[in-house]
Parts: sequence; C-alpha cells; structure tokens
Amino acid sequence: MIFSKTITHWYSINKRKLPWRETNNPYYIWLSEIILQQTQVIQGLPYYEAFVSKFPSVFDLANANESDVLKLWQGLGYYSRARNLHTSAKYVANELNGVFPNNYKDILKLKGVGDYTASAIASICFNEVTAVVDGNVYRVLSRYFNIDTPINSSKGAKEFKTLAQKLIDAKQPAEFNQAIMEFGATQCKPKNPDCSICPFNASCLALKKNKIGDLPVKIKSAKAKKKYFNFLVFISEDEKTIIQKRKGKGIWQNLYQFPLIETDNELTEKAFKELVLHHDLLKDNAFKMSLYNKESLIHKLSHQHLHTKFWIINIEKLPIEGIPTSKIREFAVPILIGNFIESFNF
DNA sequence: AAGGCGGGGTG
DNA sequence: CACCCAGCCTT
Repeated sequence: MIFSKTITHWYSINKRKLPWRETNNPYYIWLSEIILQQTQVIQGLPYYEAFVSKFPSVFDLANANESDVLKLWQGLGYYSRARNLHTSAKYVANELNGVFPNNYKDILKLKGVGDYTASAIASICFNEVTAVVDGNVYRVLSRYFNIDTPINSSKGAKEFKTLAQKLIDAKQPAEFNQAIMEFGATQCKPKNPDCSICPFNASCLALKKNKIGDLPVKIKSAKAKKKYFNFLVFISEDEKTIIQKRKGKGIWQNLYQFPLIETDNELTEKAFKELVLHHDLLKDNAFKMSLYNKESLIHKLSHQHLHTKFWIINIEKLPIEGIPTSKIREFAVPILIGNFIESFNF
C-alpha cells in the first residue's frame, strides 16, 4: 500500500505530458502500446502522431492496404508489429463491428498483443486490475525488492507478474501501471539513476546493498551474426529501377529492396563482378557496374550485423519489369535502403 | 526455453 | 563496445 501510494504520488508530480495520456479511447491506447513495444517514447511519438492523423479510427486502419501501413511504419523497426496491427484492426472492424474488446482476456486474443499490452489496455481503458510488467517494471521491482531472478526467464516472468499484481492499487490500476512505468523510465533509469532524489531511497533494498548497478539480472543473448549483403541498383536509360518485395520468414518481411545477393563473406570487387556475371538478371545483357560505397556499410540490428554494398548497374533496358526511379519513395523500405535512396538522390 | 525480429540512443 | 527500450511470436 505504501509502495503504490508513493509511486502514484510521484507520478502525479513528475509525469510527462504525452498525447496518449489525453484519451481513454482503446483504439488510440492500443495504437500507442504497439508503437511503444521495445521502443522509447521519444522515438515512437512522431509515429503515433502520424498514425492517428492518417488513420483516425479503427475502420480507417482496417480499410488501408498493408503497404500503406508499412510505409507509415517505415524506420520504426520490428515490422511484424505493423502487420499484426493491421490484421487486428481488420478483426476489430469486421468481426467486432468496430467495438474494441473491453477486458484483458479478449484483448489478449488480438494478434501482436501479449500479456503486457493486454494489461496496459485493460487497465488504462477499462480500469481492470491487471498489472503491467515491462522493462521498466522489471527494473523497479528487481531493485526495490533486491530480486536477482533473471527477468528473461519464465520463472522471472511469473515471479514479477505476481509481485506487480500484489502491489497494484486496485482502486486506480490505470494510474498505478502508468506510474511505475514512468518511474522506471525517468527516475529508476538503467544507468546511473540519481538515487539521492528518489522517494524510495530509504526503503530500496538494492540501494541499501549497493546493487543498483547489478539489477535487474538478464540472461545474455547470443552475439550478432555477420551477414554480407550486396544490393543491385539497376538504372536503365529510361530511368527505371528494380525493387522486389521481401518474402519468407526473415527480416523486413513484405518491405521492398533492390535485388539482393547475399554472400558468405566479404568479396573483393573483382570476385563479386565475376559472381554477378552469372546472375539471372544480368547474364544475357550488357551493363556497366560500379561500387557506390567502397567501404561496406555496417547496418547493426540487435541480432545481425549487415555488411552492405550497393552496386550501381547502368543498363540500356531492364531485364524484367521495373518502376520509375521517381516513384521509389512511395514504397516501404528498410531504413538501410531508405538512407541509400536519400544519399543517392534518385 | 531459446531464438528471431529494428532502429535509435546511452555510457 | 555492451546495454536498453511501454514485447511478441515461432520453434
């Protein structure tokens, strides 16, 4: 009880003014929660504004094409969020007549909504007493109670959810949930929090035991793998280029890219030119090829490091159907491609 | 339980 | 360089 009183009081004084805090409309809250998954507020904010502006209702989102949704999501990453968002919008609009589900259990059925997001929406929009556990909550609770169970283990997930559920203020679940997350984001920060001004500095066990820097405990993930990407940037005499939609399971599903040749290691310019002679798009045609970036561009994802080269291929006529280079900005592309397009100035 | 999935920011 | 972010899904 003391914990919830302290944290909600802290929140009443220190909360940031954010657009999704001005509404209880579940469509907007859902939108904000999906955008903010694994994403800092400062990064997600402009995307939230853009989505609200372009898709003011769940019907607008449901009626859009996936390509338009992905285009608006471009640059935010974790694109399955956008695809699932669209799928769920169609479900709410068409199967539920536009009425958003109003309880944890039913909200959880939406694609792309897990325990955290269902709890957030159910509490914020419908006052359901269900505790959120996100990265902030893990940090705050592990420190305050000096718990060293790894947060990314199934044991940790259960343990922290149970604890949060015990602490939540049943009279104001929405305030409590938002308070503990905001507290974790701006006061109980990952690195070098200023505990001298913390309202819990007399009761926090990690502070007492000098373990702030050691908590929360997280099982380390594997190091990123290196990959070697070569993009073929065709330019024909009638100013067209080739882009292709990524299929399959990997990164950037359903986004567009230039034709890609992936190699097992970094090839010399000479070796790559040899290799490319046998490529389907080039083998029967005359062309001139030059390397755009002499040094590989290293695009870092959390699980892959992409060593990337862009090869400019001047050719009289495209070997397959292409698009005018002037239209290329209409397609959703990974930011790696987007940055090239801006730099190359098509 | 473990791994895949983005991009930006901090220390 | 490692680590983090209003996590979720698949295997």
